[in-house]
Amino acid sequence: MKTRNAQKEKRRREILYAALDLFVRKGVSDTKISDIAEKVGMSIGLLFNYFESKEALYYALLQIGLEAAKSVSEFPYEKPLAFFTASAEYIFSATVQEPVVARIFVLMKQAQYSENVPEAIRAQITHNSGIAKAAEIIKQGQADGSVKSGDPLALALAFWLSIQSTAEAFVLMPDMPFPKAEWFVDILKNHKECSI
Amino acid sequence: MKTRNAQKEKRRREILYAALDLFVRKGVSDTKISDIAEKVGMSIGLLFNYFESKEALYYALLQIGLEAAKSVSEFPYEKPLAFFTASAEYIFSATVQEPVVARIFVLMKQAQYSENVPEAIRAQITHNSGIAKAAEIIKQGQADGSVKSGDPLALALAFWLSIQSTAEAFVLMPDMPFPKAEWFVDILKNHKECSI
DNA sequence: TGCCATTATGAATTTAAATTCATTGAATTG
DNA sequence: CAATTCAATGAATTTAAATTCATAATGGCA
Repeated sequence: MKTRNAQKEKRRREILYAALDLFVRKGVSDTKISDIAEKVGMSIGLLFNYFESKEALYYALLQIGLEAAKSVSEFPYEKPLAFFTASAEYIFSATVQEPVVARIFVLMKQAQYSENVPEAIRAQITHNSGIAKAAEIIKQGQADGSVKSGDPLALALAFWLSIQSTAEAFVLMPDMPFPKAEWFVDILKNHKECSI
Repeated sequence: MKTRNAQKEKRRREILYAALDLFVRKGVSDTKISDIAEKVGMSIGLLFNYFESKEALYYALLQIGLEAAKSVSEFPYEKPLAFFTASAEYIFSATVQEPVVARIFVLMKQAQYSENVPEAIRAQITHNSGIAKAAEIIKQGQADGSVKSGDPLALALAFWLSIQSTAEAFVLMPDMPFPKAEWFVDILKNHKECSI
């Protein structure tokens, strides 16, 4: 009895992982249920014993992503720039070392902009993307002179979009040479007093 | 007679623009022929007098994108960093001022990674994305000390991915505060001699 | 004006993928 | 070891979207 439940859980996870890989690589709409079933090695019909629809399977993944993001979003930091360095390094190391983390990250990014995802979910993703918090920290950095001047929200976006797109690219082209996290922090850093 | 041909060309272009907007915003697969027809204000059937299939319409757009990219890719420049500043500024100003340019840019980026696009087309896109050329210029910059050290290809990717994702974000969220082109050049710039 | 050729329509057909279901096989329990 | 429940299959059904087609309206022109 215990065995059966455990087995079921395991199978469920296999489906989630297979779908995640395909969704991220081909897109949700271009992924057929039969693709997922084949990848897991199970019949099409059985897949519907685990998830009542393709949509439900997709939302289950988004839910996992939301949980994961919640637990991540709190980095303690001393100085403003250290926060961004730590964030970038955390995301990049997870991206390279944990394919699943990278894929979830990409899935969330894609969902955030997709008109097919309910607004409520998209809002949650946007909310705990931490852009607003980043903008706050940038303001602190501008006050103490460590961050360059400019619209804090625009700076936050520039930084996050760059990090996100790098992670996304890596998921799609795992052979690419990987950029260094600190390069992206230079987007924010105040280089005023430099001459070159 | 002349009138008719001109009219036909105009209609064709209307379809292309409508499809471009939808493809970029919702994705190709999630865009229905009926969405496009409705947006243009034409019956579904008539659309097939202009393009023999949804795929053909999509490829026509990619062709336009390839042409456009060819004409852009040559920026004259003095110093390595000036090349990147000019490129970023050109792309950003086009993005903000010419919605069509921005959308084509995003369409090409999406196609580049899509497994549904024939490899031959994807290779062309990758080819004239100019990443290889960028890496060359970065090497020059490293030689003269203006660009930081690190894998030139990784630096080129970091820069282009950041620029691309910013343009893409703007297409999807036109209200976002727009980052400054020069911020992204700081990804490449050698800041070694700075103390802050 | 009456005649083609072209533009236009939208209902009918085709196609492809999602979902259901009748049936079989395997494991668990009394 | 039968009985029962759950896992598993894949063919049949449903659904949604792409594509075709019979038919009507329109515009240029002899």
